[in-house]
Amino acid sequence: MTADDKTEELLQRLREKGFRITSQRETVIKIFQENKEKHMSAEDVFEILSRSNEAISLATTYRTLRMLVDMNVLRELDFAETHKHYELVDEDEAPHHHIICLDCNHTIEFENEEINELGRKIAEKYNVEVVDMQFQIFGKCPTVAKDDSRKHRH
Amino acid sequence: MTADDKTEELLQRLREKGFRITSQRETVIKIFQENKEKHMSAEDVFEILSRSNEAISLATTYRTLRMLVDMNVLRELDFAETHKHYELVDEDEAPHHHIICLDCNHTIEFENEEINELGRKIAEKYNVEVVDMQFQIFGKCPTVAKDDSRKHRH
DNA sequence: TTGAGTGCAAATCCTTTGCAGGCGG
DNA sequence: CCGCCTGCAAAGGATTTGCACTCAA
Repeated sequence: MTADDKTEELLQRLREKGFRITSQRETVIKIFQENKEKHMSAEDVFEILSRSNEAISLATTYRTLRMLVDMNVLRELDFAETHKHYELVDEDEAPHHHIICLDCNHTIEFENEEINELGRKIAEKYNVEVVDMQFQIFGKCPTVAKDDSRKHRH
Repeated sequence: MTADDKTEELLQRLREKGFRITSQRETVIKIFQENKEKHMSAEDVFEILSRSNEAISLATTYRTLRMLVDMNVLRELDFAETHKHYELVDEDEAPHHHIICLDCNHTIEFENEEINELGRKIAEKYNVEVVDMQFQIFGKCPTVAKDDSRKHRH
């Protein structure tokens, strides 16, 4: 499926739920599809929009992100910072997890089916219906800790 | 070791690092020891203090929490809410993890050495020195979802 | 046409900070 | 007595909200 098909599919999902398709919503969804590997904050998204000629207000950025999280189009991530991060939900993929470097805030994404399976078993044991699972490893990425010039790049 | 011994041990640790032992700091540490199983927010701690006759300011509450986190006396927890939660670090114990009910905000604590071991291996693979690991399962706790009167009690 | 969506600014929530006075070591 | 800690109030960052206007359906 092409990126455009995927965008159309997501827009269709919003339509079915009775949401209107505005250029703002379309643009936000496209930004996430063009930045699949990133974990953007609301401010990040707003800045990308501001630099383009599709600028939308910060308030609408926040409203759109919230709506997309509720629609399960985006996943909200907590990296022990003061703001949240967002990433596209890929329903074909298993949940993935993150290593967060406390020195440079760089994140490494990883998948591990054993962890997912353990999580599902534990939830089952406690009779909890799983909505999302997030395994975060907070640590120090040695390269960065020793070389400040690499900060925020990696 | 009694709770008092433990308090004394923690205070001693602060002393060694050159921090002064004030009644405010002593009280905050005691509150966490009397609420080992809870995951209190700054506001929670402040309220407990306000109801007692050991009231301290909200600013000092925040300053004390930050200091205790830096000292590794407390662990900061992210439950996908707007505020943070805190719990006592027990260095004799393996890291534990949480199930968070999205309906009632109730949290279930669990330990799972397999998960800890997997986390350590993954960190090693990426050459990351682990500072903390948190596995969160977000879901719906069925009992609560069906019976509002149980909210926040369980 | 009409009400959901938007932009703007103000408000809110949580947390941090500047400063003057207080108290632990 | 020195300088770290505190309380207070003000500031700060992230996010939400009220309101009047706009535009998708």
